[in-house]
Amino acid sequence: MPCFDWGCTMKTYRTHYSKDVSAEEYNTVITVSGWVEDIRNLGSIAFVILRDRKGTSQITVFSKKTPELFKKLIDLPRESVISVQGVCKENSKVRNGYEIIPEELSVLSVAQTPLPLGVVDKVESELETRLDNRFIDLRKPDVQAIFTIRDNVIHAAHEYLRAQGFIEVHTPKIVASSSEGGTDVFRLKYFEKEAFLAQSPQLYKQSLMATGLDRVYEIAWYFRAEEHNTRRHLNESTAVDIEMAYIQSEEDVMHILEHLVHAMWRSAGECKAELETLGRSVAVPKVPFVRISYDEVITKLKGRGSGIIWGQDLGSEDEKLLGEIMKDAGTDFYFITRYPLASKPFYTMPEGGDHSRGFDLECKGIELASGSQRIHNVDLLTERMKACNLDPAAFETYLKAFRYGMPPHGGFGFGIERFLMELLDIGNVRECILFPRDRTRLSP
RNA sequence: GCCCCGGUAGUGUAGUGGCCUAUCAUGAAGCCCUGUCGAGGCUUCGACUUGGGUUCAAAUCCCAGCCGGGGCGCCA
Repeated sequence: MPCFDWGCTMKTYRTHYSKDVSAEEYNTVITVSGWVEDIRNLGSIAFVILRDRKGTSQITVFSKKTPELFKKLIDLPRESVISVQGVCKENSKVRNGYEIIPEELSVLSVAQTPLPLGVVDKVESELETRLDNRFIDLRKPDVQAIFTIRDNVIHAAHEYLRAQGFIEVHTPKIVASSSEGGTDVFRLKYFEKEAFLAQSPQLYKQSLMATGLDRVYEIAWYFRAEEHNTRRHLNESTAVDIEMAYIQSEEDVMHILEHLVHAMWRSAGECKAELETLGRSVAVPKVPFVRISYDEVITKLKGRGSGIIWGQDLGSEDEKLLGEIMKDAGTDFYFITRYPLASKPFYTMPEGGDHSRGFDLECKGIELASGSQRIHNVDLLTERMKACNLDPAAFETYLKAFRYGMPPHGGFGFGIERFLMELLDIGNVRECILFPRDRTRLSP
């Protein structure tokens, strides 16, 4: 099958991707383009492996029949970009069943040597080296597969949320109010004023609940100036954020979240070729996910010897232990509900005395998302701000949205890189984003 | 913010005071080879993070810097 319908007869660099050649094309002239992955020169016959987006094809060239083409091809440095037109011949000796006998060759770009990073070398490079040369690193099929899957799951998120009546919004990333709590923010100069990079769309998406849009989602970047150096933190990351109005309780929000995760997980499962490249399989989780209250969590953890006391946040060890407990109970995914009010942000709806309507979604001991029913009463909201040592005056533009009619609402934030890390069992979150920003990395 | 660890050719490594003119692989350059597919064979090239110090002698030990990794805290 030809790769694109160009709608005209113009000469093109590519009539087929390597994977799209089938018996139909045998003994016809095709054009392929891509990177020279390898050249195996046997003297008077040479095999050039050409890599494109979908795989590789073999170009077989003979020194006696086509001496000029032979010389031109075998002298190319690896990773040069070429376009080859030639006859596609069936050949069972070749892995994908065919080879191309070239008639015309255009050298589109000659690669410098040596490469800073081998694409198909027999030695693995360190993540540091790979990220420094990400454009080459991304030529590796397994690295590329992560981003194809990423594209698929994000697409699935859009589809699911739209089907549920959510509309996509884009809120400012340069913001005036300082921290909504929880994390350090990047400061920047905004003409004569001080501004910050958004740590989340929280305040804006809540404000939108006062508009009648009712259900909004945003898939965007956010920025956190934490000086951590771990394999699961980024200073610039992406998230799926939603906010929905007229909810009865946080249960409505959790319902959307679990179905969203389910839809994304399922769409990843459909990326068969990429999963095979990565050597992974994904087991689509069953919905609904298990709900376990914070109080039950504490009881269970204590029962397994943890020294945690009520009111504390779960540390890494406790989260891991809980992951094991839940796995023994037959589930990787679980909501921790009814968190202590004190450990959740100011906008979280209180429940009873010390509890809240805040929840986290965890997967195997890693926090994937957190959300809650929010406070929609402005007096309570102001009171909670003060209790969290925040100055209501600094949040006046946010509070204003609550004074003129604000329905009950809730939402969540869901980290995309963390999700991919869990989904594909990747050891370092930096692998899940094209150009990671971490404690020390600002380029590329 | 606290704590731990590391830095050797383009890439990845061996080397814990003298046997280092630094190992091996991969790579690059060149030659041989008509069916390779981790091709094979031969030749060549290429490195001790920086600055001090200890010592007869430092890749190796000490101090400082630079660069990096990871754990905790916090979080997505």
